[in-house]
Amino acid sequence: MTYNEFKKIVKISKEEISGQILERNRDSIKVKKEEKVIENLIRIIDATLKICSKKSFQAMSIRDLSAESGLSGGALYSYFSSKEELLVLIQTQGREIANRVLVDQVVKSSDPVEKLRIAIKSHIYLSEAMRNWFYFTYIEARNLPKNEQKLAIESELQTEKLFIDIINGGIEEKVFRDENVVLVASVIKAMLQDWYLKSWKYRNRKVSVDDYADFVIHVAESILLI
Amino acid sequence: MTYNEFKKIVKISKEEISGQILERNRDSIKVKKEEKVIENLIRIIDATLKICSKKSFQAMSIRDLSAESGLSGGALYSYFSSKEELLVLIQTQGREIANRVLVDQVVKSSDPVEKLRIAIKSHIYLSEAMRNWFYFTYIEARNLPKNEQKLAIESELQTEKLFIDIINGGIEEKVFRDENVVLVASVIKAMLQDWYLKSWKYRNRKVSVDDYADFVIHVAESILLI
DNA sequence: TAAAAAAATACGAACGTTCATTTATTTCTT
DNA sequence: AAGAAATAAATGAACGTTCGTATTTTTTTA
Repeated sequence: MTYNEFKKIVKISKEEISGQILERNRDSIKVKKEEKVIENLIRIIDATLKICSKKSFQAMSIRDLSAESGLSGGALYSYFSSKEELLVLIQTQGREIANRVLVDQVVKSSDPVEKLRIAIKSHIYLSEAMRNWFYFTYIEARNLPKNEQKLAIESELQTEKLFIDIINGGIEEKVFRDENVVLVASVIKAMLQDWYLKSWKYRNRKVSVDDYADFVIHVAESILLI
Repeated sequence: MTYNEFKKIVKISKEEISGQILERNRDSIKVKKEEKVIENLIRIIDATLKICSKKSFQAMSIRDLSAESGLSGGALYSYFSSKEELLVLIQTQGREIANRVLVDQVVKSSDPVEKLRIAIKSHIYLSEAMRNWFYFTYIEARNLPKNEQKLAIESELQTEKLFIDIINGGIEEKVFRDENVVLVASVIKAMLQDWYLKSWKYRNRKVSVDDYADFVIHVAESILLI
């Protein structure tokens, strides 16, 4: 699988995402016409992610968001009931998509070596396709309210668990070395995150997403393969 | 070298750090008595790092800092001329210390394998000894003014260059495999950073700093050693 | 050495600004 | 025309910063 093939397989339309957000947040969205909601949620989220790739969510004012999204300050409050709710909304949806796509891809194989490759590639490709989402989810997690922070941490650990399970499977089947599984999973995760946290660096150096994914697989297999 | 040995060798006293900050910032510090400056800079920086391990620098108000440091809002402005300057001041000093200690350690050996081990251990141990500094420097870099952001990026690339040079040395001496040097250095860096970015995770799992450093060395050598 | 004077430092209320949010009004849509 | 949606102006709280005053420390005087 290459990045281009991945993008064809995994369709993540903005309309679909907005639709899900609408379902989750009917109560706090005051606008009734679904089309309007979906259209404007897309504009709001696009604008937020764009602004927050340059400055923090806190530093983004409602005026900034209004200017970038083309909606007035007052109109924005028809789509969320507080700035903090907007933060939570984007974070929750981001985690949901990431987790769903990743799990969907991994179950496609039952061979541990293949599973590990798929998991690494899917994560990197997904974080490339939704770079702003991933960056935002990572960097703004600490500004969430306490209970939402807990959910973010759980989600992070769940993703890691997915890798732990794959590696354990490989050790049982004696295709992987008996390494410290938790540490192996941790450093794989660290490598995956580097792709979207330092995207500026890799772009400057002309490292393609396929190059990077292959290299991370190479590293993982250097540690694990017998 | 273990973490405890490292701490004995590398003395990083708060007084020394504050003294250096005073030297760098004589102009904007209005208080004349050196002792006072050093004592209060320590309080201010400790308070800032403590608060910012829980919320962002932006979210920290001068009133918060006043309460935590025990100095009045007015008094604080005798030690820096704006909140932004305080951010820059801490970041600059943090980078300076990190770079100096790392370079000092690495020159101690001329063997690539040994050099790589020292570089990895020093970085992880240093980031453990100054965890709040490192976390703050990483997480708040994006809130710096444009020109300071450039310096932060340069510093990041310089650290990576240090690893690149070590690896290239090893390849020339034919003790390391001829891998993609830039990518190897990148993922090593990613693993190093994970230690202080996810310290909560490793502490919960009772992974010691020595365990982690040894493991990162193990991974690096799995990729590189012939 | 002790009191008085001067200097240095710290304080905290007050200022102007900016922000998130609300409200009153206007503009679309059907 | 009636209901829905968007706007623009208004509101009050919170922020960084300043500044006149109070307190502490140092120096001078006797």
